[in-house]
Amino acid sequence: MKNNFNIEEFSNKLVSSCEKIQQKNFEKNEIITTYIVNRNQICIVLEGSADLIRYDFNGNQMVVEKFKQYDIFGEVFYKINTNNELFVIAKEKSKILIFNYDIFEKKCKKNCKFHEELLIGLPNLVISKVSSLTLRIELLSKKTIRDKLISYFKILSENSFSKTFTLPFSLTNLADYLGIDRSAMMREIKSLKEEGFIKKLDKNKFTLLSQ
Amino acid sequence: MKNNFNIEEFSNKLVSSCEKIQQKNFEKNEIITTYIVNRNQICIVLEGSADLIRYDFNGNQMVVEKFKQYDIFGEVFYKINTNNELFVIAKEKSKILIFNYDIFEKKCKKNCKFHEELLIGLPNLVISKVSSLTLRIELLSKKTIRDKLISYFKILSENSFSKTFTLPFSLTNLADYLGIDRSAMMREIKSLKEEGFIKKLDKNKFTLLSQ
DNA sequence: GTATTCTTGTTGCAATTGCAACTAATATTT
DNA sequence: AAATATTAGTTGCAATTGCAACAAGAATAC
Repeated sequence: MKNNFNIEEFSNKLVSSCEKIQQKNFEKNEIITTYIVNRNQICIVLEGSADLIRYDFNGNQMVVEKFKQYDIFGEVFYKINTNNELFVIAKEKSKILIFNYDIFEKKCKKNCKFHEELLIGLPNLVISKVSSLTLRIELLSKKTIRDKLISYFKILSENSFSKTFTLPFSLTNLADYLGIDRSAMMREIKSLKEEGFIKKLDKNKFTLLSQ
Repeated sequence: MKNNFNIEEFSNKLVSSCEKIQQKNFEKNEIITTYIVNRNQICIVLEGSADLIRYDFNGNQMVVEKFKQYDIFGEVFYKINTNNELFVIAKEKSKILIFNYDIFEKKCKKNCKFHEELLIGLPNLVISKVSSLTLRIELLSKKTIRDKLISYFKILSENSFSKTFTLPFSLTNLADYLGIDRSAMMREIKSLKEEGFIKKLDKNKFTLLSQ
């Protein structure tokens, strides 16, 4: 990216001194926020991870989205008319930056550097979000489990500049990410191994064999 | 949204007078842009529509994303390592706003109102994009065709505040949007009709029957 | 350091789905 | 106004997939 904003540096640098930007810690399983009331809230995961959970009319819950470090979320990004209740739950001890959409318009009283730097950094975070959502859509659109796996493995391989790569999550989460049944996925991974497309080096470390 | 920027008014108001923001017209099937070279380009569809097409190694093409009026796109939003060639093609006579990511940082010489208003309006456009991508991911994640259809129909119904709604595109495009085979989808729509879940009023006009 | 939870791995079976291959009906171009 | 392209609608069939139900290993919590 063009500008030299770095979320990592930014989050290490200081505890928010801005009156418009909160920095909160959450324990595992604590509710970080809900998407029930519209308060134009935006959050950034500085440390830890969280799940966006939907409780539907029957009371069953499902994970709608998973947020990891430096992911941005909030009901601002989820303008979907639905009567379901949505909660964001910390999956582990987490540190979250919470602020309101209006920081785009209103400067804070102190006109602080924290506020200013966040504004500079936000576009990149949102752009990254769009990019990863788009990637996931492409993968979810593939018709077969094999296609999804191979396409995703290729991307991981290209991103790591190597035929060997490590999954960013567990195999169980991979199945959720690709929207497929875990056991069916395991079966397909087995076939891919047997047919010589991939080699499994470790629990979630693979090598793509070209052909 | 909080601020009162309105892309519709904005696009009608004036032809871009800003040296940093181009406004171009394209004929059907013309190439609007490519995602091959990184030039931090951002585009907005003011009129018309366009498809993001991928040409893979075998030469077959597939539609990765579809853009309609007021959608925002550009290679900035597609930081995915892949060797494939990506083109955006006008699907009809279209008017497109084209500018560079650096308008966030650099003001133009004239310090013009066009530039300034665009900057105010951009966040909302991107947020809408995130929202619609997230919705599509939720739908694509559903395991069965029936689930995808019912979930989408419910959203359309809730958005139009009525049990009766019109699809924003053809049935063929609906199948693509939901990542399913069109004939299988038609079969499922037929079952939904027979089982009394929906009523088909017209080519792409349905009523959700509650139960 | 034991218990509990989470993850991986596997399989049979039934259900769902994609594919191919059509026809008919609309739209769009020329 | 005719020709071409796009969309809707169907169906048989084979292949893929989800589901259920396990067992065993690994990681985490207490």
